[in-house]
Amino acid sequence: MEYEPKKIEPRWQEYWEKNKVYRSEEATGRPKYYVLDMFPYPSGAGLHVGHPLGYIASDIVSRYHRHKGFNVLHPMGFDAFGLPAEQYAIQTGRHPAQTTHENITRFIGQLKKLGMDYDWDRMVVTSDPQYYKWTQWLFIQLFHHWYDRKAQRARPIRELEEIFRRQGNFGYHEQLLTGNLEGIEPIFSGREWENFSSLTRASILMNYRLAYQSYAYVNWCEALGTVLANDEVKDGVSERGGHPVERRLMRQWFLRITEYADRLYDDLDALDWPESMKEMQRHWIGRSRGLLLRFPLNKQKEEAIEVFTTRPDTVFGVTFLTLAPENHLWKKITPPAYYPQVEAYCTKAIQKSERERQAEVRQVNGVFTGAFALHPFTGEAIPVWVSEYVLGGYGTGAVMGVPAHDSRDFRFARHYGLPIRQVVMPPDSAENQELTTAYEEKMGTLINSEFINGLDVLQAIEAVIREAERRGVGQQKTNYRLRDANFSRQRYWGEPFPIYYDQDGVAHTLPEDQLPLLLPPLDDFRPTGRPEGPLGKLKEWVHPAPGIRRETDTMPGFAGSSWYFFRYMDPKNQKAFAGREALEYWRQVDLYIGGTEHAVGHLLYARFFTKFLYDIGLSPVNEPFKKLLNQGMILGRSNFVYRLKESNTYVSKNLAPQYDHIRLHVDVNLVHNDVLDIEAFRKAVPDAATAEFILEDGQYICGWEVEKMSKSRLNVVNPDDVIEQYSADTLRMYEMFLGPLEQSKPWSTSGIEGIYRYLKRVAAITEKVDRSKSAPDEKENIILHKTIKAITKDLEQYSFNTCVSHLMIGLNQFYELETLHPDTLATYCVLLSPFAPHLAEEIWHYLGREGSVTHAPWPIYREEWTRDAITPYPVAINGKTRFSLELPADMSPEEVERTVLAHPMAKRWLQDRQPRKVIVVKGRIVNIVV
RNA sequence: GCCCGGGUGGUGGAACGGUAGACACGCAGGACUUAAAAUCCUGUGGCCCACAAGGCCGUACGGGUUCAAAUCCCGUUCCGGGCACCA
Repeated sequence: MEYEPKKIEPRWQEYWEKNKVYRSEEATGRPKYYVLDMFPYPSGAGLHVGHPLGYIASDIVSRYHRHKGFNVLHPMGFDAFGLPAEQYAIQTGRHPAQTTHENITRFIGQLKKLGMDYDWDRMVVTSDPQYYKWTQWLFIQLFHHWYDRKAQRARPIRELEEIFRRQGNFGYHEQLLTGNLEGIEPIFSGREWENFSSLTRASILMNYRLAYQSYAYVNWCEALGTVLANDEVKDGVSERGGHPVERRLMRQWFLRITEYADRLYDDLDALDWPESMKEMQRHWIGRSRGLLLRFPLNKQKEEAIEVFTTRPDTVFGVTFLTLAPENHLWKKITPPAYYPQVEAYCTKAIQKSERERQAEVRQVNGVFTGAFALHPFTGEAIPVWVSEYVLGGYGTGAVMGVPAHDSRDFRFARHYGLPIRQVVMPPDSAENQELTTAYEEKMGTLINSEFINGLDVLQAIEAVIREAERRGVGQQKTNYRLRDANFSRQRYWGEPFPIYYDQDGVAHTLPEDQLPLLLPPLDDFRPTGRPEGPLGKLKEWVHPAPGIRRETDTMPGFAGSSWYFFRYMDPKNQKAFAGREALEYWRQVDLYIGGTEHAVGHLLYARFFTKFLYDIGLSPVNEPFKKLLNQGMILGRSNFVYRLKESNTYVSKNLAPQYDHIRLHVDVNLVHNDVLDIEAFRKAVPDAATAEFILEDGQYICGWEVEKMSKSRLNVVNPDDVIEQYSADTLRMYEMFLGPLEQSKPWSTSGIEGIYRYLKRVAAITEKVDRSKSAPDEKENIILHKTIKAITKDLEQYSFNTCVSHLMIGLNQFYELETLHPDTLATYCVLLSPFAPHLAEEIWHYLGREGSVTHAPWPIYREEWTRDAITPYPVAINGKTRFSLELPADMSPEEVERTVLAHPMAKRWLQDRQPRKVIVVKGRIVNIVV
C-alpha cells in the first residue's frame, strides 16, 4: 500500500463524523474516563503549531482509553468572551459576536483536520446565550449564599438572615474581607436587626454574600478602559497589551474566594498535579500563621494599632511601627503639627501606579506621624511612621518594625536613624557583634527579651502568642495573601450581570426564569473612561422601567471558564447547568492537560467554583481536576541571514564574521535544515530580488536561535501548512516525538522527515502481509509483544515520545522478517491508532476488519514473548565494562559466575589476580571486583 | 533576593543505580536512476592507532556514597519558569 494522506485523512475524518464514532453517552455500564483540554480563546490568528501539543496528547490518552474499554468524554469548546475581540471591534467596527464566530469556525476546521476524537456535539461556547445563561445563574447562586466559617461551607443567605433575626451578628462579625479592605462589622442584636431599615439590612448582607459589591482599590487600566484582576496584571502592566495599570477606588463586584482559602490550600495535597503547580497555588494563597497584636495608643487602651506578625518572637526588638498610606488610622493619631506632611505623603503614595511603586521597591521612604504607641509588653513609647512599603491590602495595613530581624525594617531604620535592637542570636555567633544586615533566619536563641530569653525561635513564637492571648493584647491569626476576586469589567464583550438596582440603589438578582439576560446589541464599543462600561450608553436597556437601573459592568473572562468542564457533561440541558445524572456519572475530570500559564488564575477559580457547587449540593465532587499535566511551550526556532552593511549582499553564516554585517530574521518557511531557499527568498523579500549571495560550499547557511514564536520574528509555523506538506498523522506524531510533553522545546521542521518516512514505511509493510499464513510465527510474536509491553507502559506514564520510538523499533524489526500474518499487523495498527489514527484506520480496513479501529480492544502482551531466551551479559572488571557474553536468560547466578570466570577474556583481564567478589545481577550485568 | 525545573553527540532526545548516546534528524560513503526526487544499504561522541584488534577520555564543573553514578548526597556554575516590599 502506498501512503496517500491526502486521500485517506479526509476520508476517515468524514467517516468518523458521519458514524458518530466518538460520541459519549452516560451510563453505559462501562467505566468512564473524562479527559479535557484547556479550551482555547479563539483568536484571529488561528491555531499555531504550539496549540495542538496538549490537544494531541489528550487525544492519544483519550483514544487509548477507548481501546481499553472506557466510556470516554473528550470534548472541546471555546472561551469566547474577552478583550481581544472587543479591541478588534473598536479598531474595525466589526461586532465581536461576528468575528468570534468566524474565528471559532476556523479553529474547528483546523482541529478537525488534526483528526481529534472530540465529541463535537458537546461543544460549548462561553459567549453563547445558552451557555452564559448558566454563568449568570451561577452568579445568582453566589449572590444568595454566604460562607459559614464554623461549618466551613456555603449556606443560603436566608439562613443568615434567620440567625441575625434570632441572635444578631455576634460571632459572625469578625474580619470580613470586603474588597481589599478587611473590617469588622459593628455588632448588633436580633432586636436591632428587626428595627434596621431594609436599606441597612441590604448593605449589611452585602458584606456577607459570596458575590458582593464593595468599594475597593482596584487595578484600573486606562488604555483598556477597565479594571483587571490581580492575575491579569504582570509587572505593573496589563497582561494583555502591556498597558499601565493604576490603583483606583471603585465600586465593584467581587467573589469572596478568600473564604475558601484554607480549603483551596489544604485540598491541594490530595491532587495528582505537578508539584510546581501546587506550589504556585500555595504561594498565591499565601497562608501564614502569626499573631495579631495590639499596640495601645494611650494608657486607657481605648484605641490601638493592630499589627500582624509571623515573628512574635521578635516583639522585644520593635523600635517603631509603620502604617500603610491606605490605613486611615493616621488621620486619628497625627498631631496637627505633623498633619500636612503626613497627608501629602499618603495622598501621593496612594495615587502612584502599580508600576511606579514597583520601580521604587528598593528605595526607602516614609514619614513620621509624630504619634507614639505603647509596647504591649514593656509599655515603652514606640514612634509611629507611615510608609508605602507597608501594603494596605494585606493583614491590618500596619507592621511592627523589627530592624534587627527584617531586611525592610532594617533598611528603613538605617535610613531614618531609628534604633536597631537585636533579640535573636544566630547559632554559633559571638555576642555583641554589630549587625550589618538583618538576621532573618528562624533559627537561634532569644536575648534581650524578658520572659522569652534563652528560648529558641520556634518556642518563643508559641510563648509570645500564648502570653499575648493571656494578657488580652492579641490573638493567634492566620493570614492570606489571596485577595477576593474582582468580578467587574467595564467592557462590552462579556456576560451581563443578572442584577438590577431599585430606587434606593439596592441590588436585586433577576428571577431565574428571565435568564439569560442577553447582551444587548451595540455598535460603539469604545470604553467610556468612566466607571460605567459601554453598556451605559444604552439608556433604554439600562432603565427598562421607572426606578429600575441595570448593572452596566460585565463579567470577566474567567466567569465562563471557571465551570465549563461541568457543562460538557450535559451541554444541552435547558433546566440546569448540568443534570444530576450526568454530574453523578462523569463526576470529575480524570485528566486535564494545559499550560502552566493558568496555574493560579483559571485553575484556582475553577476549584473555587467547584467547591461552592459542592457546598450547595450540586457537584458530587469538591475538586474539578483529579490529575493535571502541563504541556511545555513550543518555542520558535528563528533563522537569520547576514546582510553586509550598506550593500545588498547576503553572506552565509560561517563567512559572516569576516564581514561587517547586520543580522536579520528570515521567515523560517524559506529555510530548510538551516539552508536558505534563495529563489523563494528573492520572491518573498522584495529588497532581496536582486541581491547577491556569498555562499559556502554552494549553499547559503542560516544562523538560528530559539525564541518565542511570534509574527515579528518570522518564526510562526501554522499546522495547516505542515498538514498540507506532510499529513495530520505526521504532525501528531512529530509533536509527540519532539520530547517529553511537559518540556518546552523549539519547533523545527528538521526531523519531521523521519516521521513521514516512518508512516510511509508503515503503509508499505502491508506488502509483507501473507494472508495464507495460518498463524503468526514466534519471531512476529516476540517483536509484537515487546512492542505492546513497551508502549503500554509508556502510555501509562504519559511518555509519548518514547512510544513513538517503540513503534519505530517494532516496525524496523518487522522489516527484517519475510512475511507477516494479518493479525500481527492488525494488532500493530491498534498500537498505532492513538498516534496516527488515519493511517491506522486505513490499514485496519485494508486488512478487512469490521468497524472502526477506535473500538478495537487494546492488546494484552504475553510475558513469555517479551523475553529473549538468550540475553547479553556485559562483564565489568572493577566497574569497567570489558567484554560481553551471551547467556541463557534463565541461567542461575552461580552458573553465570562460573561461566564468566571460565571465559578466556576474564582470564586475560584477571591475569593472576583472584576475584575478591563477583556480583551477578540476573539478566543484567556481571561485575568482577579484584 | 526567594521557590521550583533543567544542563547528555552537530541537532531533538533515550537510559528500574547495571553495556551512556536507544529512536530520529543531519552528515559521509555506496546501490538504484541518463539525472534528480523517492527508496534501500553501510558508517557516524572525542582522542590514540595506516586499518583492524585494542586502548584512553567522555552525561555543565568540583567533591562524596557504592562492587557499579547521567541517575543518589554535598558544594559551585549556567540556562529556563514562577513569585517578588505579603510583615
